Amino acid sequence: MQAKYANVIIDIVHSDLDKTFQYKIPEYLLEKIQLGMEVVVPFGKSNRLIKGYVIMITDKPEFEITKIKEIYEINYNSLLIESKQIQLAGWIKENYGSTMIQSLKTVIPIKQKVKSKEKKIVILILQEELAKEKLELFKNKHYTAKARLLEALLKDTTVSYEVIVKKLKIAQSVIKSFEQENMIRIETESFYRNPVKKIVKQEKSVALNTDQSGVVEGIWKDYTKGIRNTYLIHGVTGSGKTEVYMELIQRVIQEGKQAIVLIPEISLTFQTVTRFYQRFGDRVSIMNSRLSAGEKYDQMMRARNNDIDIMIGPRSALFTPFQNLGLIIIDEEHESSYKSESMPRYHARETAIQWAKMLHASVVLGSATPSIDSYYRANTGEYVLYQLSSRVQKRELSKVYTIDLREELREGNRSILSMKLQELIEEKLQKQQQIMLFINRRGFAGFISCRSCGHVMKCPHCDVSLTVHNNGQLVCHYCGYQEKEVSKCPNCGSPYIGGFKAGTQKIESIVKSRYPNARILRMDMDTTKTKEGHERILKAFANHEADILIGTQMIVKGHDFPNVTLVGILAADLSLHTADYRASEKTFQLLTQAAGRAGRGEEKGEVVIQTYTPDHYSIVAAAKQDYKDFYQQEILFRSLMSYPPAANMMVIMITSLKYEMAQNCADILKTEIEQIIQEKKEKEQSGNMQIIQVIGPADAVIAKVNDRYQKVIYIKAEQYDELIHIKDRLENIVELQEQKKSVNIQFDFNPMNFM
DNA sequence: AGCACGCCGACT
DNA sequence: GTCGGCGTGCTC
Repeated sequence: MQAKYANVIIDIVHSDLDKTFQYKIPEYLLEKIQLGMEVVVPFGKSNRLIKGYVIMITDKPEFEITKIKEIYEINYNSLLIESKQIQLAGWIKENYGSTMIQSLKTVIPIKQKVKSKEKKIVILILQEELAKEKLELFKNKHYTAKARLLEALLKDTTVSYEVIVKKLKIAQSVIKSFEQENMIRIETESFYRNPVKKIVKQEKSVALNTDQSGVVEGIWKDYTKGIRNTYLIHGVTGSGKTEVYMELIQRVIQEGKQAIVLIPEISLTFQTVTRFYQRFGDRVSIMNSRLSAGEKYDQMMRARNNDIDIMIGPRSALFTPFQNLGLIIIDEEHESSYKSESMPRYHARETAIQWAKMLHASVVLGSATPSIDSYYRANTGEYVLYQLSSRVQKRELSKVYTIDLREELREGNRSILSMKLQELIEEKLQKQQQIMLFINRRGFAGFISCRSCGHVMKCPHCDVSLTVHNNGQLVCHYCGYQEKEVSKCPNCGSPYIGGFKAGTQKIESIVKSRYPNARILRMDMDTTKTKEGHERILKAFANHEADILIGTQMIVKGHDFPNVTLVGILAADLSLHTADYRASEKTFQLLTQAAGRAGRGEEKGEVVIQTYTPDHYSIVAAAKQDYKDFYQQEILFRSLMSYPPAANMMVIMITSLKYEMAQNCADILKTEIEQIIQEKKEKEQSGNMQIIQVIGPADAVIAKVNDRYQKVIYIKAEQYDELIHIKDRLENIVELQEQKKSVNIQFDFNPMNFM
């Protein structure tokens, strides 16, 4: 038997997570040691014994073998949350392809170097006269550092540790000697800041309707029986999912457990949060991107110390270290922001389910337009499905008009606004009601092209179309590259070069000239760049400071505007023709959500969907607001093409500064993958052979980002495990490659956005 | 974070 | 010479 080694991380919170230390596992512990366990190891020259956590078990020593010490002992009682978190990090690493360090950094909150909200302070406890005597003594003995410190302490009996170390330039050894002589006391003062203040808990229990309480009781029956499961609530807009969540949370808390609520960052609005505060008071905490790293850490620690019971936040809030987690809720479960776009590329839904399994908790997913993945799993019995089909206030569904833009053109209307839409806008303006115009800008951003040779102005670094801005500059939305607008085609010299179609700015100016008296607000990347821009625009619109709101995706999520009676979707197809197997799903979701924005008040809403493909099933189903119809057609397409959830998919992205390098590496990987599949075939006999498809290598959709060339290989397989197996094998091979420094390889499982 | 090592000034 | 403060760098 080969010797085994454990990579140990010393005192998680304090040290840099990048540093792991390797220890030999003594033979008698080989059977017992597990990932995440707390161990005691000898450390430093004096071999003082300190606590650490096992983050990896391996048989290759990565350090000079003679210098590796042995693990002293295992602490079996430590079933601390940290050890579970390390196990979860291990799972993430294995299932999404990343390094252990990267996974750990996502899972475990790291204390920041800049401890903004936690302060160590030094207090003088020696009597003043005695201290003055000592000061004289130090001065006589030329103990300059000691004298400096004591002088400072005499002036101000409490001084922060940071000031002493940084400004007075005093070593820790001096402070320690002071402490040993009982001259000073060191205290750590940690005060957490509560991001939302002064909200009074109002003991108001909402009466649930029969639909809602049916869901609650169903889930609760399982819970009290000790059954933990994953539940999907398919609830139409306005069916009151939040009340269901809150009731479940209430009950879980009464059992002495805690709950995590995940919401997409964009819908983390003041209104949502307020509702939770009103019901649960200061036992709730929120996380959002506006909190600094230190503040986020504070919130995590409040959870660990049992100061709170509920954490609300985006994807990363999943890793709140509650001691006794009972329930994880994922609202708007279909949102693509639940999938991380950086390493490790984990999906919060899948990770939440794994985490819940490890901690014996339940997961509740909710959406008006569930992801095809989740609905599929609910149909196969992996999740338990609940429907909330009646609207709480019994409002009628909006009236939807589908407009064929090709016909409009045939009738001579070249405007971006169809006749019907123009007519309705006028009507609503007269009635003093509000209008939302929605443009899906994805893959289409007012680019410049030559009408003579077809040349498109592109970013020289990123290979994406440049966008025209009002200031006459062409801008790259990926890297920020800018150049002056051209008057002649750089390719053929033709003067017929110019803007093609329009982004939000263009539409704004069209609408402005068409309806000069209407007050217009625009919401897109540009206008929401500032910190509070997003919230400010929505607030202004809610207060009826504008009649028309023009915007991209971000206007259709969350937010209720009771006075909006008309929603115009200017070009529904734009998201339909992207190189992405989820294009139809995304289109359906966007259209349904956009349509759901109309008629949230007294008056019935109207929706105009403008499209070049009125017969496409995602548009037809969205117009009918019929989720099941859409699902049935879409799942057919997915199974036919072996796309998730019918199968699983792994993307390997290879990037390099040199095109040949990327190309070369991609070819090597492809050959390797084919060999792995071949081996598999031979081993498994023809009987129950799984089909594994390899596509590529090809240039990525965006072939070049920041001067790095990108190559992709797609692999489809029925079983996720097969893909993991291939990934593991490839990782081993990449380790051995010489050129690995100049080529970067990343894996992405069941990707959300195609690169 | 904490310990030891080694430099250097001060006192014997 | 030697004692001891003070800063630096390393810990598998």
